[in-house]
Amino acid sequence: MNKTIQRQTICEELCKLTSHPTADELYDIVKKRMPQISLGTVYRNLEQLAECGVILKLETAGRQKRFDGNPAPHHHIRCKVCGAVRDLHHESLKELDECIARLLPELGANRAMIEFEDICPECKIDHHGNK
Amino acid sequence: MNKTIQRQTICEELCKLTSHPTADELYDIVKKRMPQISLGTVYRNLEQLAECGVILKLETAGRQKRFDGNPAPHHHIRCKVCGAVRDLHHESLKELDECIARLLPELGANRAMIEFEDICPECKIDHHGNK
DNA sequence: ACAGTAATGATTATCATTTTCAATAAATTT
DNA sequence: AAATTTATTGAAAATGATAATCATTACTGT
Repeated sequence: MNKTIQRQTICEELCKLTSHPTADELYDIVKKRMPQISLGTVYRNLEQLAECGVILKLETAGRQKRFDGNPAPHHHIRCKVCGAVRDLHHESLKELDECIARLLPELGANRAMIEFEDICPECKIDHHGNK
Repeated sequence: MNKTIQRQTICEELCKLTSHPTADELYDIVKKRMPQISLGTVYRNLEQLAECGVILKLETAGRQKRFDGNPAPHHHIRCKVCGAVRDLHHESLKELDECIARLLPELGANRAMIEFEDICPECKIDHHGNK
């Protein structure tokens, strides 16, 4: 994998964010620094970076894919209204990880994908009047 | 929700299967009984039937959606090569369900989606020589 | 600096799904 | 049962996210 300015920039901008942007959201951000970059390049690079484990691809729940600059395994929660994804940091999740680790060999599975779902604070407000 | 022959047929054919077909797979099957049915009708009805809980919509993992005629909550495992989905029936999964039930309120989440992943027997064979 | 490989930007293609809309069918009212 | 209202259909086109193409440009190792 060659070093290119666009790959570097995409990676940098993603790592600045904790918002788990979609490819097109990140495209808009990167365009501010590189107005000539193309959407295809962003897709390609996100795919490659995820492939080699530098970033995380979040592709659950029949929605647009999102990307996470933090490749360390951790859990996510997605708002079922707006689709936004947030990181989960909670002691009790260790229990879950252990449970799954035990389960995988029993099921003959390679891995498990888990995604928690809620309605995020912003969307809850919008539901009750505002909008 | 009105009673229509197409809705009835779609539902019946889905319930005959344990293969969790995609909308277009089920379309091909239903077309044998109703050659004039349109793909849009299949999509629409699957969506509605899932909405009101008669069937299950499986929309994880950035792939085509699949549908399950059995609406009772149960776990699935998806082949990462061909995308086929099978039901999981395993005692130890109870433990997982309990763990998640405990976790949800702690996380302020409404629900969790879990999907196990493997390479199915058919695809394993294909990998080693054949095809 | 050069040859070979990989990546880019721009565009077009793909694929699953959704929407549109006039025609038809089901349900409800009279 | 006829009339009216409402929902659903088939066929087609539209959408939206992503992937593929391809000529041009940028890296990389020698």
